[in-house]
Amino acid sequence: MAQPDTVTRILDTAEVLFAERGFAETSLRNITSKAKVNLAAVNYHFGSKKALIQAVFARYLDPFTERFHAALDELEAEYAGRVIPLEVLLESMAKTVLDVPAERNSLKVFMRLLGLAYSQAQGHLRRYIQDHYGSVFSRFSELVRKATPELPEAERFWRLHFVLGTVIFTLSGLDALRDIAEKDYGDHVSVRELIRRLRPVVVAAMNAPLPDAAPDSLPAAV
Amino acid sequence: MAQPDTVTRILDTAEVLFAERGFAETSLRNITSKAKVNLAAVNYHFGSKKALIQAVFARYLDPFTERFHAALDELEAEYAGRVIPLEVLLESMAKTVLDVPAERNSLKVFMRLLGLAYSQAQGHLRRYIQDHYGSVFSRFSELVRKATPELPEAERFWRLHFVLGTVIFTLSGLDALRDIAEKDYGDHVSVRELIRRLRPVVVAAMNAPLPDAAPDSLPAAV
Amino acid sequence: MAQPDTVTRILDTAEVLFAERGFAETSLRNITSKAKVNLAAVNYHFGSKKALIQAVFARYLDPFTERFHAALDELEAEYAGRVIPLEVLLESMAKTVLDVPAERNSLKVFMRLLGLAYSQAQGHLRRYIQDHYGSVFSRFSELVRKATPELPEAERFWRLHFVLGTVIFTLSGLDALRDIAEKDYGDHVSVRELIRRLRPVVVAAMNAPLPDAAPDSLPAAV
Amino acid sequence: MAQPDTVTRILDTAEVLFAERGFAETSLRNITSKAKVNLAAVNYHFGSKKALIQAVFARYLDPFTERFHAALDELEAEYAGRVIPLEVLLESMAKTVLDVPAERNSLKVFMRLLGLAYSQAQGHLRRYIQDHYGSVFSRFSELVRKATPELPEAERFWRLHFVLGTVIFTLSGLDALRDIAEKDYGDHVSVRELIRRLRPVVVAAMNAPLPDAAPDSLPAAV
DNA sequence: TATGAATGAGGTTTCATTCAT
DNA sequence: TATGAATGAAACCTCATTCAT
Repeated sequence: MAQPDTVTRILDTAEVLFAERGFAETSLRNITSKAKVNLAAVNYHFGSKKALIQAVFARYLDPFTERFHAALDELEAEYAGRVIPLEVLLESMAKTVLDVPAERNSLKVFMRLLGLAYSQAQGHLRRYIQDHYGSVFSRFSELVRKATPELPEAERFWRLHFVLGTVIFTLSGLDALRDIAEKDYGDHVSVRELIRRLRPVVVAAMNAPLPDAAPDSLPAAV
Repeated sequence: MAQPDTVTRILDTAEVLFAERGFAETSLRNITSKAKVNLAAVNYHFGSKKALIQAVFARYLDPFTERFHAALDELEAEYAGRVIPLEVLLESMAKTVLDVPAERNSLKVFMRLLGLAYSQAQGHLRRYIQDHYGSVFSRFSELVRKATPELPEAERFWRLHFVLGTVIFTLSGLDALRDIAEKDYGDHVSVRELIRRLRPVVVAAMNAPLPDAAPDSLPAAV
Repeated sequence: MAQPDTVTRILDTAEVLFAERGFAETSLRNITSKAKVNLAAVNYHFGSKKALIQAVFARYLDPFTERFHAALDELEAEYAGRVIPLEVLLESMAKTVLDVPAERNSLKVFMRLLGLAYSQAQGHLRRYIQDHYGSVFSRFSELVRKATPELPEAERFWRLHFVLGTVIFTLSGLDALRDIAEKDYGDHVSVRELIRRLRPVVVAAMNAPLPDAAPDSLPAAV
Repeated sequence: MAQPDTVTRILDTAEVLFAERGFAETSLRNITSKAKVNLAAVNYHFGSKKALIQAVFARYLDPFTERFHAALDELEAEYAGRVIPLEVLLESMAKTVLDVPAERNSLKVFMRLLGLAYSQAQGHLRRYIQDHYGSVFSRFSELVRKATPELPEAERFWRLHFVLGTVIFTLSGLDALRDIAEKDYGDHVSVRELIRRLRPVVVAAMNAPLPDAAPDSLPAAV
């Protein structure tokens, strides 16, 4: 038959619906009926709804991890022990992020899923991601550490998450924001266009001056 | 009686549970049983689960809106027609955000709710927030516009949301991040401390150089 | 105050809603909110929903009974022992039915209620009507008996109900039927006009020839 | 297994309970517990309570429609273009009505349901019946029109509904009426017996003289 | 006399999951 | 390998009624 097999149909449908509505708001019935698949098929093929959610993530994160490791391998070979500049690291990550879902033409979905992973993660998902993909993030963090030797450890940690927040928040809420931007400014942006806009902001954020060291005089500082 | 009335007990319980688990994952039973209140009380006092969600938001946003308008009034009076600098505007907002829930000692909850509003908003909530609190945000945007005349309209729009993403993402995921930071760096941060760290990053992000104007050479531009 | 008191407002609203939707489909909330009356008022003034239903009927049936008794008194006086013709009896009843609700201008509601009493009566209502208004119907039946001596007892009983069915069915479904009649035949009828049409039919029905006496050969007789 | 399948058990139980108590007064719990079936089974097999109600009707009306069309086909063939007399038409309808539920031995239930359809129809049911079974009724009306050429259009419309009221009202309230008849006149009637009694009445009603044409002189005309 | 608050029961519907085939 | 049927739990909501004031 020309149409993809059951497992693929379920995954394709599930990722779209999850991205649109979230996990709890998407029922297995929604998925199976839209995928034109038997209701019991999800439990048969995946075991449970939780396992399906993880499988949806794995389909993006497995190739991402593989490619990102490869990209970092290349960079390390290229720089041969010398420090890899922050911009280069960020660019490498961005390129990988853009590449992975390109095959499925659904970067937006990927980003929404990442956003959901943070905002809706029911524990099992957070654990799953940590267990399966923590290593590549650790490796990247270590390289960022070398690229920003002037930053205190804790400061770097926080700034990486500041930046992560910007990226995930923006890309996962893209549709809504894009609608507003287009209506108000006639500005229609693609994901790639948006990433172009993100680059200088992210770099500036990472390189921002350190805050005043006075945690006591807060009322005035805020 | 010493214990607060039914409506308050419901709201107090609901906001905590919503913040912890999200809207769909929190049932009215969860709320009413934890609040030691009759199951039907929610529908009696609020009409529906949707209306309860909105009421939870209103309890934060109503005072926030009022105070923020007042703070902006003060600033406009103080600057008497002159441009209010970006840092001052941001500081004013931060101060208001910090003040409002202080009475209830739950900034974290407020931020989690804001995060949910973006990631889980089921339409009705987004509409509600837009309708009820859009005006104060518009006013703030307009002041930011005057404070950053060099930024193109669209660019400013996006950067404001980049920054919003940073703030909401960080503050709403605060607990998890704080745990990691403490374990790995012995760095125990308070919310105020975190905001101190956010300040230079946010300012730098808003003032970052404009991106290259080349939307076509994307592969290289990331 | 110009507006009627609580009890009246409840009754006025209840009869309309009952007539429109039926008893079970009309909640006390529907009634009290439309009547702009406190929810507890029904239970306070009437004791229960059942009692309210009975009160709604009583407001029509009490004056009806009284007047019908009076009308029959007059007829009996006028005919002084002689048989009162069937047409006269029917006409008297029709006149009374038309008169009673005239004050409230809602014959239709009265008829709908009568229809409901038959089709939806939950026992308590059937009993209530039987207990309170059985006597006047018995008196009328007895007069009809005298007016149609040629009819076997059982036959008369059934024919009275045949006719009752026609009247109640037609008048209680009047709105829907009138819409169809108007659309299809440009025939806009008033209640009085309809009753004019009913008269010869009812008389013909009562005077129809007796059925073949062959209850055994049914399959052929239908 | 000897016992019928779930769908049939639900339908069998539902039609009895609906007929006894009405739609709103019969809960799905009533049905499923009496049918010894899981509560969710109704929604699984029918989708909603409304759909179940429609299915209950369809089980009667589908075969009725089919057979009635067939019966009219036969009559038209037999009369070969000549007018089919009113009595023949009515007899044909009565025969079909009696035949259909015979298999299920529950004419009474069928009649109660028809009565409910008129008195309790919540819109959705009236629409459903109109959509699905309007055509056979139209065909019958047209034949009646030819059989009663002397009747004005509007008059025929009303008389058909007068008669319909008699039939539905009597047959749907049969149990109560039968009890009374038996108690008062020792007259125990079967449905078939009752239909025998209805025949001359219905014919007489349809053939009644036209009413006086005086819609103005109402008080006297009643 | 009247009412706002509250309650327990029960309504329909949807859920993820299991089972027999 | 796959599926239609079925299930128990739990979801949100509405109900008539009661109670303290």
